[in-house]
Amino acid sequence: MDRGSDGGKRGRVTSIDIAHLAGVSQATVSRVLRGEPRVSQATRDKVMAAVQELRYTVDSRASNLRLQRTGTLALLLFEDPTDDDSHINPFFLSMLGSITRACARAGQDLLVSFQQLSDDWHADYADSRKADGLILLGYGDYLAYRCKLEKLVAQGTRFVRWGAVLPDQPGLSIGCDNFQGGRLVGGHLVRLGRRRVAFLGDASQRFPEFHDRHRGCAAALTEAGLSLDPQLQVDAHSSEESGHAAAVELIRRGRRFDALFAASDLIAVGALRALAEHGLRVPQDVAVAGFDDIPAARFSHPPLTTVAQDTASAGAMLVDTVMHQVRGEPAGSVMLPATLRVRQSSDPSA
Amino acid sequence: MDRGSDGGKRGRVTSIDIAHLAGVSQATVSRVLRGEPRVSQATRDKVMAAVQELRYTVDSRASNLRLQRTGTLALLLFEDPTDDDSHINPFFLSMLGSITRACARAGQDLLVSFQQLSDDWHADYADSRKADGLILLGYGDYLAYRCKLEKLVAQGTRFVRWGAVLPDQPGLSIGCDNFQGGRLVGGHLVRLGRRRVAFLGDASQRFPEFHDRHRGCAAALTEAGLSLDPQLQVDAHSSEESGHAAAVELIRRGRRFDALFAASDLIAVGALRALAEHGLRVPQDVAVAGFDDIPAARFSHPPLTTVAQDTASAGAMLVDTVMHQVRGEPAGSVMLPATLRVRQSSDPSA
DNA sequence: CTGAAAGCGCTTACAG
DNA sequence: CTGAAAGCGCTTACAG
Repeated sequence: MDRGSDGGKRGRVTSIDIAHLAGVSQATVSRVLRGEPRVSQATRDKVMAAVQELRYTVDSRASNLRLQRTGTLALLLFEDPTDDDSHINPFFLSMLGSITRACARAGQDLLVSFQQLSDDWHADYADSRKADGLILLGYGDYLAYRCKLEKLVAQGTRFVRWGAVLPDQPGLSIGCDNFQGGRLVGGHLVRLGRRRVAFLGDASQRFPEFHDRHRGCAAALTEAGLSLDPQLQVDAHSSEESGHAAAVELIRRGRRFDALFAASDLIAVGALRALAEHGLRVPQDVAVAGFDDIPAARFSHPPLTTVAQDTASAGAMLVDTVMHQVRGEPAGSVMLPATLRVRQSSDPSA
Repeated sequence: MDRGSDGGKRGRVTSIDIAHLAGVSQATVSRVLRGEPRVSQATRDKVMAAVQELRYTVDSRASNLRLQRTGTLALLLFEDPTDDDSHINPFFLSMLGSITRACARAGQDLLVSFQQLSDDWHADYADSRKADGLILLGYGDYLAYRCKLEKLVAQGTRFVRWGAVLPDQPGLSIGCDNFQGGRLVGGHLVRLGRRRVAFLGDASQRFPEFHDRHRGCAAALTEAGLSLDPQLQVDAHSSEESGHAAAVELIRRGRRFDALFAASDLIAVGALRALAEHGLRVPQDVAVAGFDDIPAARFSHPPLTTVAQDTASAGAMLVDTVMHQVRGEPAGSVMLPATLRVRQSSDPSA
């Protein structure tokens, strides 16, 4: 094969080449490619023919540099430092798919990066102008990164966060209606005749999502004249190991319980293992429910009752929300509905 | 808060601002930032002080434009069109984490995109010069995309693929030693006294990874004077549903089997469900093994014996390999070792 | 309707 | 050791 169309040099065809071939100025090439209306049809045709012939496509870096924007969004996935490097919460990974697709639809590139809670997010992305806006994803100690959010706001960074929608938070959030989700679980357990519901997860303000799920569940119990026994609550963060440890601690306390609501599926899956090890049958002895509907929830034994968040719309909403901010349009926080998915860990007839 | 340091405008501080503040030319600012040796220490200090004060960071788009490169790598995740939109193979997601980290270490940005097998990968990324190199990730019909790989090679695109390392393939691959992995499983099953091993997965040349795993398992059996019964092989692609259907088909055939090797964990998890539905006990009646060691493998019932691929080094190798190509350095395909992880689906004492 | 020219923020020969 | 200048590939007032 001889030099051929590529001439040995990489990515070489520019708007100037097109201009030469079409016999117009480079400016005109740019105009037809951008779709400016006041270009004659004849010129337009000539240019497009040349574009086809040379398989030209505009260099988005140059275009963006000129336009003073980046044309890309950055997704910062941050995690608890306690988590193992290789074990990203599967829920976030499914969000990633949805966000990627939404970006493609919006004509934005997506830069993905895994952050430590300790990093300086703004410096990394906005300052070096690699992205017009940030999408923040991850559970973590809210108190610890709230100040980061405030800093981002103060710096004028455009961003949106996936997580609990709180009244006084800095910046915008898209999140699942965790309270409603918790309430669905609570109502479900009550309807099954369960009376003593344990809760696994840090229900403090530091984890607003868990906090809301806990509150929702408590509300459902209260409506039924019951209540969540604080003795049946054990802290856990979102991992299988932590869930296992929490369930072991719960059993150790020796207080009776006939249902267990785990703040996340990962916690639930760990709890399931602990219950089995202690000879407790699910759902006969203990009905179990989680939250997130990760893929593994369908494969656990027994399949896990859980609350599904609408990840498909979540991705689209996140991208829309940052883009609105980037374009200076008004935007607000949004709460997405949660859906109960009943499986055999709570209801044998499911 | 008044205009303060940001002046209301976004990302405004440039090397010119630094030059003014430091009392040098803009060229000099660039020099110290790039670490050119022949700049006096005094100048260097002045510039760095200004950089600190204005919290300046170089605009990588402009830098890259000037340097005729992009400073970013693109990860193309492609999937079987048959797969549901939202269910990305968890194995690839764990690779994503590893690749992201490797990119960060290499100072490269990572553009992530989910592709259909039908898209024109080169046009999307290399032509529009959004990336210096491509990382291809995904199982799919090898025959269907082999021609795409050839096209990429012909176009001079730098890329590396995760997958089977084949002798005559276009371009470079990093992959797990699937043959060895299959052999480890085969040897393990033989040692457990299993004689009639079923295989779930498309073992044709169209899926080289599965093909090699199948061959490896067959080799181990042959060494023990046994063989893989073709009647006990059922096609399946990598999903829980497909694995379930394949196992049902296997059982329907009515041919005895005491072990089952699934070409991937997703298939294995589906098979586990089918076996349970048909009253077959694991591992007593059937020992089961998968491949990939996805997170769900630890949570399945019983926990799944499987083959772990070294995803951590895989990410680094993939990034290193494209970067070598980008810099015009020699690079080759690499096969990574596979590790057997014995769990209770094959060995109750595990 | 179209061209010549300036400029987005950098890097690097070319002089000195 | 450092500055003035050209240029990476675009977009868009400004003229005509």
